[in-house]
Amino acid sequence: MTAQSAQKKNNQKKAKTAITPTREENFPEWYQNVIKAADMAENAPVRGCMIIKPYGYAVWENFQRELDRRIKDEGVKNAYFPLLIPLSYIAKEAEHIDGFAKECAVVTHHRLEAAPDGKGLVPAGELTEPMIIRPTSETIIGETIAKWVTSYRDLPLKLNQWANVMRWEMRPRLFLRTAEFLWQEGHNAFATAEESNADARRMLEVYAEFSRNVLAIPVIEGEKTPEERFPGAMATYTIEAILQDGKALQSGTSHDLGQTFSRSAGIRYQSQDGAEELAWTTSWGMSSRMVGGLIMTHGDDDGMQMPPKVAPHHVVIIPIVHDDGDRAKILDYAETLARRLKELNIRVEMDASDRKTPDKLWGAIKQGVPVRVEIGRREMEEGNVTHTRRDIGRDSKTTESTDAFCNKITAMLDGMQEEMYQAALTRTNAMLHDAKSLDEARQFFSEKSSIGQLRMDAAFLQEDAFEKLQKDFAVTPRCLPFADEGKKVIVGKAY
RNA sequence: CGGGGCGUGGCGCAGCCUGGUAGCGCGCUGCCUUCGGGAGGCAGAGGCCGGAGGUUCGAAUCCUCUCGCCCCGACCA
Repeated sequence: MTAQSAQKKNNQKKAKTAITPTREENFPEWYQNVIKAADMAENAPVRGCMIIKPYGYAVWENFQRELDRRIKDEGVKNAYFPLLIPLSYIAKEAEHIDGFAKECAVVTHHRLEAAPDGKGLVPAGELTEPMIIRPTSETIIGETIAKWVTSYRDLPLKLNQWANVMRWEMRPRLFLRTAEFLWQEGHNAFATAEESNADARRMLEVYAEFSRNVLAIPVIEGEKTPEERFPGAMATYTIEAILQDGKALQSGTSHDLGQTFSRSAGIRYQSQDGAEELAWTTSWGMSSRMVGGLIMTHGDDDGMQMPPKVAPHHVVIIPIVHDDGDRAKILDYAETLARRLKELNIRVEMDASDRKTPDKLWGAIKQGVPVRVEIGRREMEEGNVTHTRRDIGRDSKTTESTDAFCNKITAMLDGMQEEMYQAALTRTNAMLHDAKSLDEARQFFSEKSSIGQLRMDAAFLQEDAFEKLQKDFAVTPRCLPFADEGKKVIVGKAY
């Protein structure tokens, strides 16, 4: 090989990526840079809190719309409960408070006064009872619905709220783990244990379907081990995603709370035969961390790739103007296309800014817009559009008639959605390995090149050597997959 | 809260070891040529070097203390 060809090969190897470092070079840094490049969020002045920028929030709004519809289809009604919870409420359930105490933000004052030394303000007006900022709302919703439920006729009661919650986190990361995050929390109450358990399982199904079909994120459905359970729950069900770096992400959870919260909050009802009974409750939630899961599942070295169903824009139209005489006509042609697409329920963004064309193109790539459309004089004169798919790139660049494009765009987006899911599923499956013994597991986790999760016999959970495995390699049991009927456990690193 | 790394214009960095009052790339502003996968020229704007003390004639640079960020753990959605 000549020096020249060696040089050329080297250049090819280091093909310029829109995001540096690449995923392979430094995954955590890549993740943060994708968020920055896509203009989705940034850190807030308060550690652990984030500012969700319009493009990132638009993803959340699409997420909300799709999930909210599914929740309502289950017969759940939305409501809103307060941010502040009396300390006495949360203190009632010992196991629950034990689980959350360390991460509760506490409000102790209700007034600010000038500091004695004249510099700044200090808290004054101490509250007779401190309040906590909700880390979750089981207690206040339990206390409230205890007043609403008196008869078996009041059950089932199904409530959901879209809210922010706060958990004082040690190690925050944008979207994946923030002190304040956005979520929905559902709280259902039933007359029987069978109903509450079936409900917890049912809501997990809703989450799994939503993850796969809307977010294009493959998930494993299963049950948490007792150690990993929600504080106070009888059973915690989870969907786990395996991200591109092989770590697992608990993506949605559903808890069968049994009578734990009914007992502490006094959710009692009179049954048909006149006896006083305690209700059985569930709770279930999915949060803004999924936006992080979305990035870590679909992003590549050129930035974000949005699954069409949550993409803020399905199509970005980039008018290309070489000569000012054409400008008005080209923009007009582009606007006409935009209107046509909007009539097809396509979310269209027109980029008529005066940025340079390559900057517009790369901006759209980094934001992960599924389809880029370029409109210049050639398209205008021939009644065409030129379009490129984000997931395939320049090889998909096609010029065809506007009619042909409008006829296929919906199917094209649906196809992209499906292909993104299949690609993610292939990766996920490749990262799930079987281990036949704890020794084999130790071997796997000690190799630096090993990425992914291990599936092993659930009986290993009882062995002392398993605890050592967890400690030595910072891995945890993620779940006992339903598919294996509780006989297997998935173990690995997690976010 | 432990272990490691880092704080220098909007972003990424050099300068620090061997003190002399700040530089590079990208971005930004203006003009011209450009524009279909990251264009070029010329002219500009922008930083009391995270903060507070100290040493010194003089500190981005040396010392002490602080604050913040990132990574790896413990905790967790």
